[in-house]
Amino acid sequence: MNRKATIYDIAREAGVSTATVTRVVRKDPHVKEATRLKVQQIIDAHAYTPSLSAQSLESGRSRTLAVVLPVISNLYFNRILDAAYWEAEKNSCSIRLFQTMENQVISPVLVSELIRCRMDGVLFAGSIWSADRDDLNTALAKLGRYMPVATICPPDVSLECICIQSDLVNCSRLPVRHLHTLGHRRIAFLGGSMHSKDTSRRGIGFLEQLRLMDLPDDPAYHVDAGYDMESGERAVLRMLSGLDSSRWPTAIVTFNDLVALGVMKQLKKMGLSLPQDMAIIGCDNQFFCAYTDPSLTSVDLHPEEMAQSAVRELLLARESSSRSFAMVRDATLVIRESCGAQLGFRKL
Amino acid sequence: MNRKATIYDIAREAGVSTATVTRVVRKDPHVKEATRLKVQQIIDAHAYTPSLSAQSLESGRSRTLAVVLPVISNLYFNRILDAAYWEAEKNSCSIRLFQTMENQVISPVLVSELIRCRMDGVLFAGSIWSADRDDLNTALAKLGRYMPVATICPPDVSLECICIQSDLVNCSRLPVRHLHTLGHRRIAFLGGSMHSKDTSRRGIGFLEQLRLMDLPDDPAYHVDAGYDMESGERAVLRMLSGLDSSRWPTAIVTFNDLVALGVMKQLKKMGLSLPQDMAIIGCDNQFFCAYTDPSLTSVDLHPEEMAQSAVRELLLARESSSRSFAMVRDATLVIRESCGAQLGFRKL
DNA sequence: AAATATTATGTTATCGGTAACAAATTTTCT
DNA sequence: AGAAAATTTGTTACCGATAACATAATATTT
Repeated sequence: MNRKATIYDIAREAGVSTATVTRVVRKDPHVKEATRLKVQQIIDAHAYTPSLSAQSLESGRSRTLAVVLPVISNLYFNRILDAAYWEAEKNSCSIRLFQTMENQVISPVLVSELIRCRMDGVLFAGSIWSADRDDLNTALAKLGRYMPVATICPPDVSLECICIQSDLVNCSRLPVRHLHTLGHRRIAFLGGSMHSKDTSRRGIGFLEQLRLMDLPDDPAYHVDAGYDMESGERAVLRMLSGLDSSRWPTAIVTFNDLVALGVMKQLKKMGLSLPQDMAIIGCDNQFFCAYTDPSLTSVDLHPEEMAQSAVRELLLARESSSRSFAMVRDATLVIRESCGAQLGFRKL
Repeated sequence: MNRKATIYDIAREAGVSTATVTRVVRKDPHVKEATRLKVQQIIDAHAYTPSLSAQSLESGRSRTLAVVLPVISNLYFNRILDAAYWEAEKNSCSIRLFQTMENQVISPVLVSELIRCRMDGVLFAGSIWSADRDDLNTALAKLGRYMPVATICPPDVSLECICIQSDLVNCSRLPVRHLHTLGHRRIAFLGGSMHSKDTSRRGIGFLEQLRLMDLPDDPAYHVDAGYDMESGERAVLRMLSGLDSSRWPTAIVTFNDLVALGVMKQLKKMGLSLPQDMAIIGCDNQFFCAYTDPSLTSVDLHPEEMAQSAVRELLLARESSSRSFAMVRDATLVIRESCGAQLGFRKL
């Protein structure tokens, strides 16, 4: 690392003023061709590019968005990050990543870190919704003083920011209706942690759908199952071993595809054949859904499109005075083999 | 977005100089308690935190590392990013993400974007190795003038930077030896694209292992298979349908677990039972390996630990004059059911 | 050739924060 | 009380880049 060249170095070496260097960099036409060439040559020799810090300081914008999510290893968030990245890139912005882990609240440290970075916008996704609503709005308001804020959030969370909401009604309705059509009556939900407001919201929607369709909503069919494969394995074992086999559900809806993966493994281990003995529906439509055995029917919440909208709105909000509004993205059921629909199975 | 407060706003409102505000922020003990309280109160009221741009400009360091990789949706790179993130976080640094897609070279645009951001370091992972070696070293040298550079790269790539190399010898040797022990003689490799130097390197290592163990290295057993599931499906079909079934391999080693997923799906579709009719070994030891049916034996290259080392070395290089060296991380074979080892199968 | 218009280049204040140094205030000591 | 020491606070130049404005260097016109 010899020496980082600055605009002064370039100017001195080229025998011109810094203003001229800026003009050359900015491709300002008001520069004599001879000067332009000489300066450009020195620029190339040093691989010089104006410093972003200096530019940001001067212009008041960093051309950088923050994306805050629990973990990128969760494929749902991974897809959000990826989509946000490309949408930002399309607008010559880059992304600064923040992971909050299982933290259910926005920490003051994170808020001040975000402010410190003077981002052109922040996108929050997941896992902050269980925080106290007022605390959350206070934190968002603080941030809002410095930058536009967007969230990808459940539909009943109305926060003072740009809210891109997923369609949790259909996220529950679609699988239940599909299973109902296939003749299933006893449907279980293995979902997230009941202590998280985010998850229990999904669970509640599920119960509502059961009632709407006059299906049994036995509490034994509604089990706390975490968010990963191991939790799925354990939860389904716990649920089934607690029930007389005559009362077993014939179908299981899971919080996400990872839980479904665990459930399928455990069911096979117990000697059931899928989808004949048990129908399964996951959520998120992850890449591996087409490659499980049987392939997994799943709900797609279209996280990419939500992330895209969020980034677009953030960049717009940067210009105009910031706005606070909500928009809902619908859900889609992707039907594969795990309920037997494509195989022509039907519960009677 | 009312107004972003600056240090001047705080100083004015508190009736002190900016130096005093800095002292309060920095918890400098040389401030009278009364002053400290008054200033802190104004700071809190405005949710003020010093701007990173201004700090970076002043100090010459951004406390930010760049991570450059082809795609985060590929779980191998996802793990690298995640590990790099936490190691950076541990050192109060954050991460700026760059995705290059299938780009096999470092583009000049990327180089100048990295220089513009004046990162405290850059970590490159994957997909740049097929570029011309000289071009690559030129690009890295340019970058090296502005910041320390690290790469996670194959072992024979000696670049002028911090090279964290994965152990490709064992990455080929371990699966071949394992299969050999289980009695397999005809072993195929479905790997990446033969046009990528990175991939063909793996393929070559594989062939070497076969020869070392006196196993047949029929060119028909060495097939171009891309990097994803669809490619795996197609490749295995292409390979097997081109061979008389008496010449079929009894085991397949794949470039990565995604390809293995596709291969398994295709083989089942063809009516083979796994692992009896065909042993499979993947690479990367992805989270889903334990949940495929049968569960997938896989090579772990420990990308997390490579990323950790890379970040640590980058941060060290920032202090001392930058160094250029290589360190190799070994590979591990994680044995599951897909070769039948745990089930006691053995080819005779 | 002088006056004017045009184009090219330089000067300078500014963005927000920091730290060395200077100055002011308070405390301690004789 | 007054000098010396210690503590608290302020002043200022600088980090790298930009843009408005000023000036210098040409080109055009009369």
